[in-house]
Amino acid sequence: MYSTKFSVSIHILSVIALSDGKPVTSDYIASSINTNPALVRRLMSALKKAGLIKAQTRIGATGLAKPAGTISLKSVFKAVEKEQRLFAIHEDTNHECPVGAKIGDVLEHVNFQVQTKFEEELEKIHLSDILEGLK
Amino acid sequence: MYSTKFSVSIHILSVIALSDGKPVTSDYIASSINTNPALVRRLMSALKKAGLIKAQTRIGATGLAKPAGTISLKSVFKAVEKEQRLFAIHEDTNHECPVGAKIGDVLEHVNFQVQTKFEEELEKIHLSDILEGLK
DNA sequence: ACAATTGTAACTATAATGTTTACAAATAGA
DNA sequence: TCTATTTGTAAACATTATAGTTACAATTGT
Repeated sequence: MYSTKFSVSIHILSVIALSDGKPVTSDYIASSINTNPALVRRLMSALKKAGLIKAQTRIGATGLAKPAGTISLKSVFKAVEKEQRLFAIHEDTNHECPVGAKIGDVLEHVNFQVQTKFEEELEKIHLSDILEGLK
Repeated sequence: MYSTKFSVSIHILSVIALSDGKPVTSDYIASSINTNPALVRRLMSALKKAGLIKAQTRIGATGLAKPAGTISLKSVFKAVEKEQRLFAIHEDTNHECPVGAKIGDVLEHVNFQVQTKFEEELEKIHLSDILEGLK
């Protein structure tokens, strides 16, 4: 299972989007999530580097860096989740066994197939859909 | 990311399927994976409970409980992976904030949507496909 | 210059995983 | 019936990732 980073990041983006240009601080966002400002800033930093939000010292987040309709959940996921693979694969198999020798490649292929579908699905959902759901 | 339990289970099922009726012990399977027999037995136990393999004390695994073409990777996943949700959701949000109050439901919906596709994809792949790839 | 806020590093607690040891229960085969 | 073998399961440990916290240098609007 993936961590809460992804869902917390969507929360952060939603607060920023709905503040409509008025700057919001990591403190304010943290109080909406009920968590720590430093954790919020870590994620904000990643979102900024990914070109999703604007933020400045002394002011806070001043808005999305592009329209909510163009921010896919895939781009959010890629920005903040360290482990992007769906499945871990046991690497150190016994290559003298016919199954052990080939299973790695087969599992990689399965992972790729499922993961591609997964990312395609994330690509279809945009921050604008989230905002719509929050109304 | 999901643990290696899923991929290790596929490895276990492959070894059992390819032994073609001849019993295999957890010790033998563990040597193919390069891991511990106890770990293999834990997963075998789960696979047996899920009705995917046959195993007996004093003999070992005696085969698949049904044809490889009818064992989907979804059934394997469901049998052994404890956390079946794709995303963790931060629960304790501030409900006095308009975003905090509603974001949980919205994220649940997103999770459901992506997870459904993910499981549909796993359902399409069967153990027989894995065995084909091992040839 | 000052005060506020980001951006980042370091530390702690907690939980899950992977690994290992151990042993009771079951049972095939002598 | 006895014995040796293997499952099935519990318990302990090391490692890793996450979540949460404290701290502080760097930045910058006023």
